[in-house]
Amino acid sequence: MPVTIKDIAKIAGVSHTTVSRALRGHPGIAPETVARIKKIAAELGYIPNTVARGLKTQRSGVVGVIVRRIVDPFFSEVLNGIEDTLQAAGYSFFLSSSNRDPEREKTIVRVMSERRVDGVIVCSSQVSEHHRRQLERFRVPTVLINNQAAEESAHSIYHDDVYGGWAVTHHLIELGHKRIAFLGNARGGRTSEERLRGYKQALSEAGLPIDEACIVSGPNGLAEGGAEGARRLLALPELPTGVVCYNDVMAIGVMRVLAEHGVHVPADCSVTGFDNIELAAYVNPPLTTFDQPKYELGHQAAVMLLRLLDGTADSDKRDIVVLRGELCPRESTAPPPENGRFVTEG
Amino acid sequence: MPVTIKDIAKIAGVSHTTVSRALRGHPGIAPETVARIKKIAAELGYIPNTVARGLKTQRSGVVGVIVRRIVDPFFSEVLNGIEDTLQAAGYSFFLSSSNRDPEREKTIVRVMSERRVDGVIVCSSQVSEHHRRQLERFRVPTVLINNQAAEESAHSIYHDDVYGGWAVTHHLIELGHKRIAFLGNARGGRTSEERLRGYKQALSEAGLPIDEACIVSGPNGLAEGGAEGARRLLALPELPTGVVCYNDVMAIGVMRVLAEHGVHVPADCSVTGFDNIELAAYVNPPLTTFDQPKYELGHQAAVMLLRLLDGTADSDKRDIVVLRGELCPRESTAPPPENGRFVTEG
DNA sequence: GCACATTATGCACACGTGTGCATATAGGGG
DNA sequence: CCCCTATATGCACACGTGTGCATAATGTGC
Repeated sequence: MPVTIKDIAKIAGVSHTTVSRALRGHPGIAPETVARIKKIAAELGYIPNTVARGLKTQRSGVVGVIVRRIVDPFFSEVLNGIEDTLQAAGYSFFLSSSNRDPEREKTIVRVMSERRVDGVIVCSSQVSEHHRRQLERFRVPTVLINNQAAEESAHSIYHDDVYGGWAVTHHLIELGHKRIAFLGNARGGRTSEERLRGYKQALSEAGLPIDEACIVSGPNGLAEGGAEGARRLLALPELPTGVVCYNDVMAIGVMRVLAEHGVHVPADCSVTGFDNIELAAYVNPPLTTFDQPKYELGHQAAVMLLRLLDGTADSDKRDIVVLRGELCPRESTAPPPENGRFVTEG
Repeated sequence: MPVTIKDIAKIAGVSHTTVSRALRGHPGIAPETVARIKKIAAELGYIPNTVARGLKTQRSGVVGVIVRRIVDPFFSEVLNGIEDTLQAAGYSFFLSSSNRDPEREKTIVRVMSERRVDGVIVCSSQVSEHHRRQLERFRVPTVLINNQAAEESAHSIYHDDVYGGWAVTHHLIELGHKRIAFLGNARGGRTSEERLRGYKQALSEAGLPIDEACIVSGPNGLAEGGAEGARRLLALPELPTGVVCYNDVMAIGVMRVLAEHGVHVPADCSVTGFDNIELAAYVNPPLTTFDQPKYELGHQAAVMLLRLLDGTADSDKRDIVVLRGELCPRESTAPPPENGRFVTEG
């Protein structure tokens, strides 16, 4: 029912070819003809059909964004960076969340292929090698953000988690802490491992022992997972004076459980987060964390994909970008308690 | 370059018409032919081109989702409900955020039209009447979630904010509070106004006076906006014993500023939020709030749109759904301090 | 053995746009 | 006045799929 270039052509008394060229700014059309056609198009409220154009040009102008979980303050900000950049370049995007469900992941890749997306950005989701290859078979350029095996992929972008883990741990050490726990995310994969590596590195550098009992994991990266991790720490004979958490949300869960057990943060125990989500500065106490360049991460991923799409970058040439965030000290960390440590009930 | 039904037709020795029918389950094709064609399709790794199909069938199978801000814990959960429902129905969606920028909003509506989305869901974003009408001109069914003027639109779904505002206020009153502040969101529009109405209603019912000095606004719905609002309350000669906040994020901002001024929550002052975001249960103290059916909101909006798309529902018939959440009491509220109130510095 | 119904398949066009090539028109130089 | 070039426009086909109608093949009843 909508207006097509043929409708315009009929009124203007020209062929639809001329209309197409006039509207697309093709050279070789008389200026007055162009003006006339544009006027008619405007009057009719013509809106070009990108779908039809895409069919002919073999480019949809759409990219797919796959994420593990939509409700995630870290990812939201990354997505924000992706969106701004893609929109400025005239691209739209499909958003899909895999929710760690392999079946759903399979569906997503299939649908994206069927809809002929020009490219894909996979964020923090371990899309299996199998599906990655399927996308490659369709020559769909893919950029991975913070994925599980960054090294294997030609185009990926991630943050320096080893450094981040080192930075927060080093911060606690400088404050005088000697017994520092690490609370990982059992489902965090590579990210969690690398933060742990940074943690160990900082301890080693400072000549502090690595106590495996102080390295625990929460079942997931949510507040609830942090709470569970905190309970494990409270079960230790002696509570560490500092806890390095996998992310801010878990840290907030940790602080909750500590508060419930009468442990004061930071007086009795310091807590650090990771990511610097919007709320980190506002929780009680404000969270010392590692500020990740979240928006930038999304922005750069989008830029990288756009380069692949317009041919500026070579699909076969490896391109791995590592961004480094920075420590963001706030009030959830302080020197350890002077007279001994907090004695747990257990 | 990808495999088309013509490629399959050539190999199978039939016309592309037969292939199309065989794959789509059209009746009148010999079962053995269907089997043979499906086998070849599978071997070649054929993936149907939804774009081409959409061109012919005039249905893209894509809907547009417009939101004000991506980084918003409330909206994330709504989006989650939308996504699950749309995906189960075989639809994909474009996500766009307007960021309150009229220019950007204009672009979004244009792009969605150009891409021929089958429908649009507008969430918490006051897409202007002008643009709404443009969508209507294209006969694009539109469902509005929690919009500014729900009454004017034929299809919308929102939550009962008057009741919510009443519920949290009533909760404070029952605890014994007599001087309760309301912290609105200057950019919250209708939503903020209705929560305020519920607040006033609860006070009136209890025979409590409405003190305009206790009704303030933050400049936005973020933690920072809440913080700013809290400073305004602290500037009052006497701090109210309870604060009803526009949403959870603002409430967290409020608690931050109160803590900085030595005001204990809930001992000196009770604070309530709104929405029940994931972190609400984990902040310190855990936030008493009004639990909104966020996922359900998104789910129902998607269902409503799907009904319009498959013709089950009539586009011209008004359909307005109101969901009602429920009070979610936690530890940020308690009876008011016994001996007088907290005296501010100012 | 012939008319007819039934089944299986193909032809040709359509969806809205883009593009290589041919063609029509105009202008200029000799 | 003719040839050549430059300019402006149209024709016809393409992109990948779906569909009404025609047609071929097969079976059925008499």
